[in-house]
Amino acid sequence: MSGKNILIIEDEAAIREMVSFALGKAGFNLREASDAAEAEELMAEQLPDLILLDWMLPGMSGIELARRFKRDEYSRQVPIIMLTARSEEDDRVGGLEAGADDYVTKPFSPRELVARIKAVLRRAQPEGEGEMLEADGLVLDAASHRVSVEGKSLDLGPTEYRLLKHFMSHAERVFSRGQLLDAVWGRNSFVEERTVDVHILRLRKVLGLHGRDRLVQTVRGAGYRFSAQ
Amino acid sequence: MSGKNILIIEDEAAIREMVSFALGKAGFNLREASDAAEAEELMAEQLPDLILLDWMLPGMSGIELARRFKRDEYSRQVPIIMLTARSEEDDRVGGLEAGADDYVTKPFSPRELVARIKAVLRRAQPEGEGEMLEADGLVLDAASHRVSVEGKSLDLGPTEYRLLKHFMSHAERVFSRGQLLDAVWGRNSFVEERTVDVHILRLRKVLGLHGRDRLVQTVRGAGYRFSAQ
DNA sequence: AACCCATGTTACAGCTTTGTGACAGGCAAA
DNA sequence: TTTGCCTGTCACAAAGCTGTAACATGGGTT
Repeated sequence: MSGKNILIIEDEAAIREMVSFALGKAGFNLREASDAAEAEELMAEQLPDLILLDWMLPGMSGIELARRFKRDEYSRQVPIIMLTARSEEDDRVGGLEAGADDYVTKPFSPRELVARIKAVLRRAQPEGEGEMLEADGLVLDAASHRVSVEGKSLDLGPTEYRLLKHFMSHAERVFSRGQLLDAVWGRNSFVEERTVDVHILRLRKVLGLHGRDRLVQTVRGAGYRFSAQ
Repeated sequence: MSGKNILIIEDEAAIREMVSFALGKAGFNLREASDAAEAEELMAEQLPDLILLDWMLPGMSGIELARRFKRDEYSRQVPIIMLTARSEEDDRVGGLEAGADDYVTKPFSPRELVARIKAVLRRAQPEGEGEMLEADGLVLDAASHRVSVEGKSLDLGPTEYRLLKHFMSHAERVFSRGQLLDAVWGRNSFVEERTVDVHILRLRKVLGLHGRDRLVQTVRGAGYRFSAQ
């Protein structure tokens, strides 16, 4: 759990220092940015395992920055914890909407922050990187973002790809629509559960073109399951 | 998502009532305890799907109780949401450390509580390692929501599945129709007791296709029992 | 045997869940 | 800007499930 790379984007030096001290003691690796530009530079240099993002930043607001990160295919996988002042608490929904995975209210204790970070990292962990997944002749190569059957590659949209990847890395397991929303769309996306059905349909259509549509199964009253059976 | 069983452990009657009302309307099933002893009794009777636990309790503190639940092999899988007063906010870290999955600060709105509960329930699911039940060659895998005999999957409807799961996790025990309604249909369902008979029949039919119909036995005047004998 | 009552069975209308096609808006590439 | 892909939602269709009533069966009693 430790040794993880964390990026803090915060303009108040005092807070940066406090966090730096606390996280250092907890065994984390911290890089600091005081504004959006600096942050993007560091992001480009090396993707952190988690981002601590201040709500209010000079120039671009934290929420806007979060939205930008979550829009990008590469940086979207990095979990974000928003740092908000108590008076901004009511806006927290906006933060969650923008893609934040959690938020911490200032003033916060170092212990709380560390606990939150660990919790979020734990949740994010299961996403495997750069692996190869296979099931019934269907091959997913995470590194190249490609899925193929017998050498022929499938034409999947981004969401279908993520959905399939999630299914393939958790084969045999039933997921409710809500769980799929959490896992594939991200926590706190304000999307109708039925939207999942539609994407399941789209995914099945593509798989069907290669005779593999039965891989995605409906479990009535429970959700969906990916299985080679 | 509804029909879930929730246990609230809270000494203030006013809060219990408010929560009871809110959760009832959201389709949850609520049981109430006002102290630790009562809570443990209800826990022993039937494990809930989620626990709402007040921080301050007469006798044993909520945090201590949470720790106890999380220590027990049986009850550790149940997610806990702590209810804390604003003044106790600083201690929330302790709650998370004790094993709480989330916390809600009093005063809270019913909507927020319901949202939190749903979020935690969704999240909690994946944690529960695939529970496997077995009896006389009949295998039930909770993670994949699948029941099979000799590798062949049975085609069960949602209610049949839940009924069978309940039976298998309490083999040898006789349940009255009323108890089955409580456990499988939920405490506030308005369903005729004879409906149970019909579902027992349906379940038996499916089991019968695989030569296992004798597993569900009638105990005249008492109810039904699942037994490998 | 006649009867009572608990349980087994069947049929079905209504309801819930899921599948599907269409569509408007958003975003990015050209 | 235009074009083309992707997305999220709806509305409607299709499936599948559910609860009940009504009738059948069968064991146990008197």
